[in-house]
Amino acid sequence: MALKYSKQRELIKDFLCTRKDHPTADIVYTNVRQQYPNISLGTVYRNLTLLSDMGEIQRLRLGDGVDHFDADTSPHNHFVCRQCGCVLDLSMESIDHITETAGKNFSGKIEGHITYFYGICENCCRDTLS
Amino acid sequence: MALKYSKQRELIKDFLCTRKDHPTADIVYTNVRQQYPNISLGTVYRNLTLLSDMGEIQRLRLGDGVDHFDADTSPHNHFVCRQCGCVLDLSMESIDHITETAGKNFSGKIEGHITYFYGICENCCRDTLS
DNA sequence: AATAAAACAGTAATAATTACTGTTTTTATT
DNA sequence: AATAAAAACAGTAATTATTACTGTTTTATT
Repeated sequence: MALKYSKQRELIKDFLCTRKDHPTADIVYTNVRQQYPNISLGTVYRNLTLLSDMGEIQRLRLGDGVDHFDADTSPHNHFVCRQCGCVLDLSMESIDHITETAGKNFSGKIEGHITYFYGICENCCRDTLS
Repeated sequence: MALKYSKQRELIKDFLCTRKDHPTADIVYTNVRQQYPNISLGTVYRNLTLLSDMGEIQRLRLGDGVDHFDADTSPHNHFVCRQCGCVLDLSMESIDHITETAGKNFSGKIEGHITYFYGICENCCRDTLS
């Protein structure tokens, strides 16, 4: 049960900290493999799950069928571009009041919400014009 | 290109209209098969996609790795029970103003949001007490 | 009735993820 | 420092949801 150190886990966490684009397990795998060539994909999945269970990283399910991971665990919202699929952090005021809105006519216990926004990112807006 | 009638599609739509629990493709398949024993799973998937592309039904991605389907296409929000996994409709005031909130400091174009709420449903609340 | 398009059943393929197995690493204890 | 148990690993196999393919059947139009 007790956690033991592993170089692989450290490299996974370190890599994730350098990125703001919310990479998938596979992208973590191909990148960490540059520094540590025989790391296995299973190890990447296991450690991403472990790190997110410990609350050191965040797992994002954005409806595209692939899990994304984020080293930034502070509360913030995400935007997904409908065109290029990129995932961006949004800097916006909290919308957590919607949890209360939802609870008004509900008999169970609402604990929270999952929200993400979609649309066209700045780059894709530009590309469409030209 | 033109749509042609199919008994299978009719049965899928009809079944979905009888249900308020947001079934998955597999549940649609096993149920419709009671009335139409040799319908194939591929047909169910194809028609669910077709119906949702036409806007006759709604596809829900709730982060549990399986798509759910809803014959109710009117705008409403969903609740997912963390314990039993059930999916319920919420009757609540609109929260679509969060799209504007998100757009305030954002350079791209925000078109909408995907939101669902999670917690413990009424039934599971009761079960936990006893 | 003839025909072209669409849909079908059944099966194979894909993609993301998890599970399994025998080996290696870590860490606490002698 | 040597030992030993627990944890983690690499590599592979299995699982699950979904999509793609193929030859046949159904629909709807001439």
